Amino acid sequence: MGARRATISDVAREAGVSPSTASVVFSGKTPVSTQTRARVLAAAERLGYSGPDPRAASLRTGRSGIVGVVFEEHLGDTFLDPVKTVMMDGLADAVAPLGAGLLLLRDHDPAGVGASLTTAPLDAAVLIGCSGMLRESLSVVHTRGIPVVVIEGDAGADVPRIDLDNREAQRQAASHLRSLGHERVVVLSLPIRTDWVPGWVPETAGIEIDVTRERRDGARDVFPAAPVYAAAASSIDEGLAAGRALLADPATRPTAVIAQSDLLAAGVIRAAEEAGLDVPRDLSVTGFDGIEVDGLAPYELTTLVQPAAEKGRAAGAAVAAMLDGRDAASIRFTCAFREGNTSALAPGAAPPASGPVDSGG
Amino acid sequence: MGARRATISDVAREAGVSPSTASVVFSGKTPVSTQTRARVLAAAERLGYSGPDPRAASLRTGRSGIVGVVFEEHLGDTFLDPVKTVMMDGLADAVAPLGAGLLLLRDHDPAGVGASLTTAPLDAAVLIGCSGMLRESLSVVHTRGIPVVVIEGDAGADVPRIDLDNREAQRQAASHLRSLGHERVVVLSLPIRTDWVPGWVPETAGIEIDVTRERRDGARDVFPAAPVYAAAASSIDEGLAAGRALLADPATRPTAVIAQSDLLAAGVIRAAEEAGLDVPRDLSVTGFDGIEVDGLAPYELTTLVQPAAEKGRAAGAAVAAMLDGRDAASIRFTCAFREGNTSALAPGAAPPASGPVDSGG
DNA sequence: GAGAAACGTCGAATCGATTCGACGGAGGCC
DNA sequence: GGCCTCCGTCGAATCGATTCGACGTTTCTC
Repeated sequence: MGARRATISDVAREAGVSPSTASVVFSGKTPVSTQTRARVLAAAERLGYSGPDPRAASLRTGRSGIVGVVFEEHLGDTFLDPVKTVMMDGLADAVAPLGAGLLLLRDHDPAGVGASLTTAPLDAAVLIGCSGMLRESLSVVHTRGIPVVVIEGDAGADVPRIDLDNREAQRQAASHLRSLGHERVVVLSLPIRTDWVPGWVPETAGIEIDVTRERRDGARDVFPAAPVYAAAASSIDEGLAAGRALLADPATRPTAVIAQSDLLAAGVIRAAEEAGLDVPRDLSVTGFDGIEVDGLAPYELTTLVQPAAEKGRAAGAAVAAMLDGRDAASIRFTCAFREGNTSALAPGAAPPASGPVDSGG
Repeated sequence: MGARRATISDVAREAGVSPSTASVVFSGKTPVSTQTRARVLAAAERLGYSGPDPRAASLRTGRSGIVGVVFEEHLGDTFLDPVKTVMMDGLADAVAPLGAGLLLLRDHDPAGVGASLTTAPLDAAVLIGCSGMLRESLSVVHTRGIPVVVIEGDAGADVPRIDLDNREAQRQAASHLRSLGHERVVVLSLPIRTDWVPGWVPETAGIEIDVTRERRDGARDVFPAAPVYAAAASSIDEGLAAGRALLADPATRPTAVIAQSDLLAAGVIRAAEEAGLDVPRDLSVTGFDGIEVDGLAPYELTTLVQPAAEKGRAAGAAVAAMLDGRDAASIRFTCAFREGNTSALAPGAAPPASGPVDSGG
C-alpha cells in the first residue's frame, strides 16, 4: 500500500552499488561493467523501478526535452489549417532526434491559469505567426532565457526566424494575372488582425499581421489600386462568404481574385459557381499555400506552393542548433508559382504578346 | 557575462527575507504582508527573476503541469482527421483549468530516442485509439504510476475509458438502409490494423482495431453477410480509391455502402459521381462521425453524429479527477443518427411499410 | 619487475524550489 | 497587566537524480 515509488538510491542499495553507478547504468554516459549493469537492472526490475524520474533529472541537467509551440488561436482552429498541420509535422520530425516532444501552448491564456510560457518546463520555444501577443510572449521567453525561434513573424534582430518570400511570391501571381489582361482585381486577404470581422479594409487601416501585409504588398506591387477584402480566417467557408460579397454586384465584380490562401480561393470558386460564373472563363482565382484542397476537383488552383514541412523542419533544426550552443540563422523560404486551371485570360482581353508569366526557368 | 540566472534565494537575499517567504510570494499558498510582497517583487524585478524554475518546482511538488497525449501515427495524419482535431480541442479546454498543457507523443518512436512516455515529465497520459502499441504504452505508464485515460480502446478494468456506442450506432444506420430495401450492402471500414493495405477483409482475418471491429459488428447485426473492404486511412482520397474498387463491376455493385467515417463516405460519393451513378438514387452512402466535410455540398451525409469535443472534454475531466485523487468513471457516449440526402430507397425496392428507421423519439 | 595507463566504481556536492512546524511580536480579552 | 490568539516569517529538511574528480585494481609496456 503505502509503497513509495523506488528511487535510484533504492535500486543502488538493492544492487549493492553506489547511486552514481546506478545512475550511469541508466544514462549510459560512462562505461559500466556488464555484470554491474546486470545487477542494477535486476534490482530495478525487482523494485519495479521504471527509470530515472524525469523531473529530478531535468532539474539536474537543466533539460526537460520539451519544446513549446505557441499558438495564438484555439487549437481546433489552428489544426484546421493544413499548412500549420504539415508544418507541425515537420517540426515534430525535426525535434524528435533531439529527444524532445512538442508542448502545445496558447499564448492568449483565457483563464490566466493554464500551462503557459511562464510555467512550463521548456527547453526552447517556437512561436507561430503570433503577431498580436508576439512581443509579450517574446519578453517572457527572453527573461526566462529560453532559446526561441519565430515562424512567420518579426521578433527583432537576435531571434532567428523562419519565413517566406510572401511579397515576391504574391507579386508573381499578380504578374501572371496582369499578363492575362486582368485589371479589375480584388485581394481576398487573411485577417488583418486578430478578432477581425470580415469586410473591406480601409486604406487607412494598419495591417497588424505580417503575412497578410506582405502578401497584400506583393499584389499591390502589380495592382496598386486593388481593393482588399479581409476574411476572418483561412477556411473554405470564410472564402465562400467573402466570395459572395465580392461577386454580389455584377457591375463592380472583379475579373480576378487574389486569395491569400488556397482555402479562401476554394471558397471563392464555390461562390462563383453559386453565382453562375465559370472559373476561369468569367473569373480567375489564385490561391496561396499549395496544399491539396479536398473536394476542389476538377479544379487545380493557380497558386504559390510553399514548403510547409520544410518550414517546420527548419524551425526544429534552429532549435536544435541553439540547444547545442551554436546560433541559428534565419531562413527565408521561397514559394514556387504553380499554374493550375483557375486562371485564364480576362474576359475581352487580347492574348498576351509573350509568355504569360515569369513563372519559372 | 557569466551571468547565472537568479534563483529564488538570490531574490530572497536581495529583498532581505528568507527563501521560504520569497517562495510563498510567488506561489501565494500562504498569506504574506503587502509590504513584504512588494519588496520581494521589486527585488525580483531588479534581478530579472521571472518566477520559480518549473523544473525545480515540479521536482518538489511532484507536478509538472503536463498531460501527455499519445498517438500512434504521424502527427500530420492524426490532424488530418477532423474528429481527432475537435477532440484535441475539447481536451485542451478541459485540461487548461488544471494549469496543464498537452504534450504530443508518438508511442511508436521510430528512432528509439525522442521524448516518450518513458522520459517525459508527465502528470497524466491520454492514449488515443492506439490499439496496437496500447498494451505496451499502458505498462510503461503503469509502472511509472501515472494516471491514464484511454479514448477508444480497451485498457483493462481499472483504466477509465472514453468511448462510443459504435456498434449500436452503426446498427442504426444499417437498419435505416435495410428499411429502405437495401440488400447488397458493403461495409467500407477503417483500417483493421496499422500498416494495412487497402482491400477486402477475409472472413478469417482478425480485426485488431476496436473501432473498426465494433462498427463492422453493428453493420453485420443487420446485414450478416455484408463484405468488408478496409481502407488504409480515414480520408477522402482513400474513400475515393476504395469507392472505385467497390463500384468497378456493375454486376456486383452494391446498392449501399456503409462507410465507417464521413471522409470515406465523401470519397465514395466522389467515386460514384465518377462512375456516372446518382447518389442516392443509384447508390446510398452512409458515413460516421458527423463532421462537416468541406466540398461535399450539396450532399448532406446520412451519418452518425458523434460528440467529438465532448469526448475530449470528458477525457480531460477524467484526468482532472484522477489528479485530484478521486477516481474517474468510464464514459460511453452515444451517437445521434442523422438522415441526410445520401440515402434513399434501394433501386427497384418497394417503399417501406412504416417509417424508415427507428431514428429518434 | 617497476611504473604508467586504463578502467570501473564511489563520494559528495549540486540543481532550485517547496513545505511545515516552530517562533516571535502585536493585539484582544478579562 | 498578564495571558492567549493570531498572523506573518523563518529554518531546515526534502524532492530524486547527475556529475566529476578521486581512488583503487588490473593490465600493459619497457
